[in-house]
Amino acid sequence: MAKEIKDKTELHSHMRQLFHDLEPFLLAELEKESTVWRFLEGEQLMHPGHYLRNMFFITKGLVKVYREDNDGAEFFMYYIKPGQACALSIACTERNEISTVRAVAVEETDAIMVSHNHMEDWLMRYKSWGRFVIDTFRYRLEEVLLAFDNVAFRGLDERIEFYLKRQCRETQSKTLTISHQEIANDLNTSREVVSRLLKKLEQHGKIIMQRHAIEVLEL
Amino acid sequence: MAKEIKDKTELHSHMRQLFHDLEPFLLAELEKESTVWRFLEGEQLMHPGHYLRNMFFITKGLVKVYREDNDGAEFFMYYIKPGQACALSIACTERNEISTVRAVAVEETDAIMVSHNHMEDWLMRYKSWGRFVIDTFRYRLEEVLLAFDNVAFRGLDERIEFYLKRQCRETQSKTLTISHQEIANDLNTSREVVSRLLKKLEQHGKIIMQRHAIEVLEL
DNA sequence: CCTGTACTGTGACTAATGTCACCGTTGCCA
DNA sequence: TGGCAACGGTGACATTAGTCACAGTACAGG
Repeated sequence: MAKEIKDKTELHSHMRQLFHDLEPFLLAELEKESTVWRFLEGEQLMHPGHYLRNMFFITKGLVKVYREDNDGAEFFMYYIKPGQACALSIACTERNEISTVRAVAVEETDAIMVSHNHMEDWLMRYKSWGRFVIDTFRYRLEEVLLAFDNVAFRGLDERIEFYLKRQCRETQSKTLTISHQEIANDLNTSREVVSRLLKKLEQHGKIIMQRHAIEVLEL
Repeated sequence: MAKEIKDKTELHSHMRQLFHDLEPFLLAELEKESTVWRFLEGEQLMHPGHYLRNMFFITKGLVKVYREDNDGAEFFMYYIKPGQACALSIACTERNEISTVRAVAVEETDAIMVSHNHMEDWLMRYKSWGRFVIDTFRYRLEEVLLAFDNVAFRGLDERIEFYLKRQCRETQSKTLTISHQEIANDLNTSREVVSRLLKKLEQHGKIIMQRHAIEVLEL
């Protein structure tokens, strides 16, 4: 399970870099009043039904957020990156509600936890905090809308292209080490279909397939 | 086009009913500092590319919010009802961004417009305002996620059922006066498909079809 | 009463996607 | 080194959804 990190020296330097929009006094309070937890690869920060007590944002690592339906099918929606907060964690802590998504660390991730009380308190004392909260919501709302667009308006072929491009962006690389099965899981479809459509992309000269890897040519 | 309503006496009584969670001082400021606009049936409150100067919420009427893609296809997402604000209008005014959705009044609607400056100012002066803003985001995020669920996890047949149930809820009635074409537009599909699936629902005893109307039996 | 228009029904066809069965390859490790 | 597990390829088939063509019905307005 995730471990609490007591030593906040590393945190201190990260914070100054990532949250330069926040007032210095707020940053100081943030460092003092929050707790930091380290999640290992594969550990969950939230899951459906999870009762949230704290809002969080991450300073290190990468988190994948999934939407699930009742039958266990899941759909990847977006990443949370260092410097970003989880809008749904703010939403849930505000009214003591349970999570409706799953958030999984895809690499070692440090998350700062802030209690509901501080969240509200800072809203009235720091202008930059209000902006940060609203920006967080705005950004995630747009991301969910983009995810909506994909399933509502585009076919699987386009969605796979979109997915590959995003992976390239996130990993800063044109060669993705990912299996067809993983792609199928993230897009809530089957491996066979992914294989077929990837082959089409290869025939169109957009990618080159290797075992356990996909080289993306055309961004 | 929409008309500004200068006489705020009607507004006054509506506000006290709808926004009982807001502090009295805030309500007073809200009435003083905002402008009220009346939109007739079919008029648009926002549309893609629209540069938003004010956040708004509505005190009377009903607004339908659509997501569109580049080819003009559109997809109904949710309603804004009296007492509710538009999360996307808050998001856009915060950073002076353009709208990415279309919002249409489906009946005569009164909307209160609040400038970006007041929005931020009140955040620091009224606790209830912060709650209201966050609640607005939380509610809409959930609604968009529900819309996402529908297209991501359910077939058209289930989505039509969901759609009919929602219409019943909104209109407080079990007999919907709506054409197949309208349903098809809202769900981004074609009339023929809607007709076929409605017939299936009728055969399953869930609805009774009349000309220009659908009677929903099973909620 | 005639006519145009909106609404609805239906069959035939196509495209996209999901599912099943089965096979070959690769690489790990007991 | 033999076998197992994960990965990837492929054909056959079913289902779902979109498209086209056309026909019938109700209704409003001239």
